[in-house]
Amino acid sequence: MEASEIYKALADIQRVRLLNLIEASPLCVCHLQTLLNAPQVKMSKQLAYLKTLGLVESERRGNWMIYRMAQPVPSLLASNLQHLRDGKDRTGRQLQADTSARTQLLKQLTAPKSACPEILYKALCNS
Amino acid sequence: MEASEIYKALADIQRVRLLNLIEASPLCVCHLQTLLNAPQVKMSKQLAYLKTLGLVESERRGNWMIYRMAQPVPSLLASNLQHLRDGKDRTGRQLQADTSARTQLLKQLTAPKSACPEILYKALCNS
DNA sequence: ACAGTATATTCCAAAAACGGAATATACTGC
DNA sequence: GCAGTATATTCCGTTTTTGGAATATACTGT
Repeated sequence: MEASEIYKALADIQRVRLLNLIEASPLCVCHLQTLLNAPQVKMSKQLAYLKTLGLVESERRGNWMIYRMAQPVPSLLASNLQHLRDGKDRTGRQLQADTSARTQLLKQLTAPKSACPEILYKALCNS
Repeated sequence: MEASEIYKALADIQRVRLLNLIEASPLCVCHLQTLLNAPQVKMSKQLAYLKTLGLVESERRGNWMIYRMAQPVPSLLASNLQHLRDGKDRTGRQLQADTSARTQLLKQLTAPKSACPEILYKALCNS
């Protein structure tokens, strides 16, 4: 894993947001799409890009693709995400807002009509 | 200064080496060229790129252009350079070797025939 | 088999980054 | 002014990245 690959991944605010969200716990594409309010194609392509860099992995569960960080997370990546989250600039606030929104979203998954049930996440956290 | 600009700068090993060298103290292009063993055009262009990103500044002294870090150095940039220097991987070893070579080179500047005299650096350090 | 949902891929064009060769600019010393 | 040195810029082709539209794939439920 070359450092430059990690920096390429971080050189785009949307990818930073994706990595920040996925790092906390695996997420499926539909939720990433909702949280970033981005078109499906773009989401799919950026995730594919992160995958070619070897930073994330995906696993299909039924209709849904769950993305997670590839293990081990390079320390360079983890420390940068941490630094960005701790920032008081626009990026920092964005990442903090994303994290809150993600928590909110996962709470709502207990609702019966949720499209992508939390069962998936629970199963993944235990596997 | 957007975080993504800093990551763009870091997404190339040669630019990382340039920033690592310049961070320690200002250097003129001819020395950067020697230390990185890179063609003049490439050096000039990458320095220009770093300049458009606002990460470095240049100052002419006679025939020579002295490059230095723009102040203040963003903490995101400084901490990444530190992290990379401390690494035991190829990048880390490269940066350490560059730093040693830079020290050696600056020592030789006391020699009478040096093309880009250390007087420039001393003057800059005091200004 | 069929309709629907979630996600990926292909096709296309635009923009950005990259690198080399040649040339231009800015300066020095004579 | 002229020759030489250090550095920057321009020209040009190649590669990478980016993004949208359309289409394809993989799966589910009936």
